[in-house]
Order: sequence, then structure tokens, then C-alpha cells
Amino acid sequence: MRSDTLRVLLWRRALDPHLGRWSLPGGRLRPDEDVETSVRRQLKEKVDVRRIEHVEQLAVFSDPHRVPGPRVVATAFLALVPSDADPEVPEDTEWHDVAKLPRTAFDHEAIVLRARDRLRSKLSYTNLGFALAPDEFTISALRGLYSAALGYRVSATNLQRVLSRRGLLVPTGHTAPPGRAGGRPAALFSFAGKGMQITDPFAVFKPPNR
Amino acid sequence: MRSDTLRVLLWRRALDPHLGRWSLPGGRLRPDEDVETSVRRQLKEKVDVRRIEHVEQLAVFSDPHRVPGPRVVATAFLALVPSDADPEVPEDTEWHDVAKLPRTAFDHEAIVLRARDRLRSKLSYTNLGFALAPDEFTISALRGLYSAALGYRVSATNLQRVLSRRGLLVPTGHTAPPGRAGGRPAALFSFAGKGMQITDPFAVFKPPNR
DNA sequence: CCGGTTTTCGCCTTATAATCGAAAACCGTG
DNA sequence: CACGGTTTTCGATTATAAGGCGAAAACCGG
Repeated sequence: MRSDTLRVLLWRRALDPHLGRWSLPGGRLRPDEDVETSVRRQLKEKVDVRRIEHVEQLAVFSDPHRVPGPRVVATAFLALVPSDADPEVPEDTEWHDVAKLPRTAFDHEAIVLRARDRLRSKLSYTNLGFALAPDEFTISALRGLYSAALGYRVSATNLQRVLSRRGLLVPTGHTAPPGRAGGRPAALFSFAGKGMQITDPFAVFKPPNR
Repeated sequence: MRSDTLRVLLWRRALDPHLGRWSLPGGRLRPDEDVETSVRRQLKEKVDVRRIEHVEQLAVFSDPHRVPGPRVVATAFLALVPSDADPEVPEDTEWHDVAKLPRTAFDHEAIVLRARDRLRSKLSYTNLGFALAPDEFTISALRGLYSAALGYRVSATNLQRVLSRRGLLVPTGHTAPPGRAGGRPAALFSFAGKGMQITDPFAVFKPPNR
């Protein structure tokens, strides 16, 4: 996630099935690890991504013909890094705007879109924003992130109020330097916690009392 | 799902790792099928379940030690049948109350609980009720189903209003025979559609206008 | 016809989200 | 240093969704 675009880390395939096309980082599962530790290992190995704030299972992709040759079952994951992390990426690896994906290898485009959809819905009913935002941020910066991820303009006013009421947003007291064009300096905020947690408005039909 | 309890179909293992314990139906993935068709096949083969109204991926369970011996990666699914289906089950297979699970094989208890949680949350923000309810039902019957699945008493009044406003509930015009104790005969309803669809109140932060 | 029972419906309250506009706090310039 | 231009912030108001409650409706058996 850079400033105002939702992005995904892809790398050019160096091997032959679909050589040269962009593909998601990944690799084989070792016999002594579960899928999540495998994913974390692969991210550390192949790309230098520090500060992975969130990792979650996305879905299994298992179409017998999703890759040429013998069938390969893939367990796709969604992993998020803050917008200010934007790490050095190794050779043949680039961040791509999810809205303008290049030609991808295999079914990776479908996987990316699924991940995007997952992110979109979870942004609304969880605190997942913490995984995209820097440690400190202004409301309008946050607005930018949410807009980019969700795909539509969100109101800064409303975003602040909703997140505040949910107790997710805490003011740091600090204030950001005003932009080159002047304007009131923005207050800095940070997210309350770091693990993902859903925000109840879920349990419609109400738990007994409360 | 029987009347007022959330239930899961388990069968006694006939083979040795954990012989005799209750386990989820399942089996190996064939090289020419994807995981979902595999699940549907297995359900048809091993248990005579007609009217499977919903099937969705739950999660991958891949702990290296989840089963003794060489590691087995499992892709767990959530499948739902209407409460009135309650099919004939073959030998060594039984419906078990999810609230009072017996000793299960491997990590199957964890899987069942995960499935239960998934069902619970989706009941609130999707039309997934259609997969649990008969084609026609009274509001109080539906209330029973939701209460059992969610684990807390839901108000029939509110349930009806919420589902109606969402356009999920349509009156059939028919009316159910009153119970043995008398009382006003209940109107019969049915769900609007059959595929799962999420009910927007999701997109908080608002799509532009509307 | 009458009490007992269950369902249905309307009215009211609460919670959450969205809209709007004005005030606050900064810039650079004359 | 007052001024327009700019961006952020905040309060007041409206809209929408959900929950509580009780009265009315519609059936039973006697």
C-alpha cells in the first residue's frame, strides 16, 4: 500500500511455465512447517519485507489445470504491510497497482482480486486499518489509505468518528507539519491495538442484554 | 441442524489412528478434481446427504503433527443442510450436538468449532439462513434455528423485521396449522433467494451516494 | 362464549452512520 | 500584520438500522 494506491508485490518468473510473467511470491510447503509459518518464511526469504503486520489465510486454489503439468494445490494468504514500510525490493520484484494488474502467471490475478475483496470487507468491520497505516498518521492520510483500498472516496469526518467510537483511534497529542500550501496542521493519531479484532456490530439479532 | 440444536455429522473411525473416535467425513483429494468437487463427492459417497444448500471453504489445517505419521494437510469445509432434511445416515454415522461434542479424532473438534464460528458470524450479515431453514417455515421455527446456531435467544419480532427489511424474507401466503395448544396459526415464509449473498450494511464509510 | 395460548403488529427508544457547514489553525503575500 | 487561500476539526442535524414492549389478532378446548 503506497500513499494512495493499493498495491501488491509481484515478481517476474524466472522459470519456464509462464516465464517472465508477474506472479505472487510463494513456494512449497515443507514437511515440518504449517502453512502460516511457511508463508512467513517465504516472505522473509524471497523479499525483504519487514513489518508484516497481518497474515491470514485467504483460500485454497486447487483447479486441476491452474498450472500446466501435474496439479498443484495452493493455499493463498493475505499479508499486509504499512504504507510507510515500502521496503527495498530485490531484483525482478515490484509493487503493482492492484487496479492495473499486469499479465500474471497462472491464476494469480484471481487470487489477488480475492485478496483485495477480503481486505475491502474486513476494513469495514475490523480494525484491520492498523496493518496498513503507519504508527502515526493524520486523518486525511488514513482517509487516503481507506479510499485506495476500498475503491471509493470515504469521508474523513465520518471515518474519524466511526473509528473513534469503536475505540480504535487514539490521538497521540502530536501534530503533523502543515503542507507546503499552508492549512491547519493535522493532528496525529494511532491505532489502539495491533492484533486484528472484529468490531461487534456483527451480532445482529442481539446477544441477550448488554 | 435439527429443530433446536446445531448439529454436525460425525462418523466413527474404522481404521487405526484414533480407531473408534468420532471424526468428520472426508477423504483424499483426487488428482483430477478441485477441493470443492472433492468435498461434494465425499459427501455423496460416504453419507447420503441430499439437499446440501451451501458449501464453502473454511480453512486449511496443516500442523505437522495434526495426525500421527506423515503430515496431512486438510482443507476444511463448511456445508449446510436444511433442518428438515435430516437424511438417513449410514452405519456408524450420527448427528452430534455441536454444544456437546464427543471425543473427536485428530483436530476435528477445533475444525468443528471454527465452522460453528463461521456460521455464527455469517448468519448475521448474510442470507445464510436459507441453507438451514426448510422451504417454508414459521417465524418462530426460524427463531429456533437462529437461536440454536447463534447460541443465544433471538427475538422473533426482531428477527422478522431485520430479515424483512433486508428483503430476504417473503411471505408465502400459506399458514401453518396451529399447535396442539391452540394459539394463532403462524404465517409461513420462505427465503427470497438461494445463493449466499452478503447484506451490504457492511460497506461502512459509505459508497459515494445511494 | 370464555379463558388460555401463540402469533403479529404498531409505537417508541436506542445505537450507529452520514450530511453539512462553520470555526480553527496554518501558509504566503502585500 | 491583516488578508485571502487552504486544510483540518468539530458540532448540530438528519437518516437508517436495530431492539423493547405491549396490545390486538387468531386459534384451541371446553
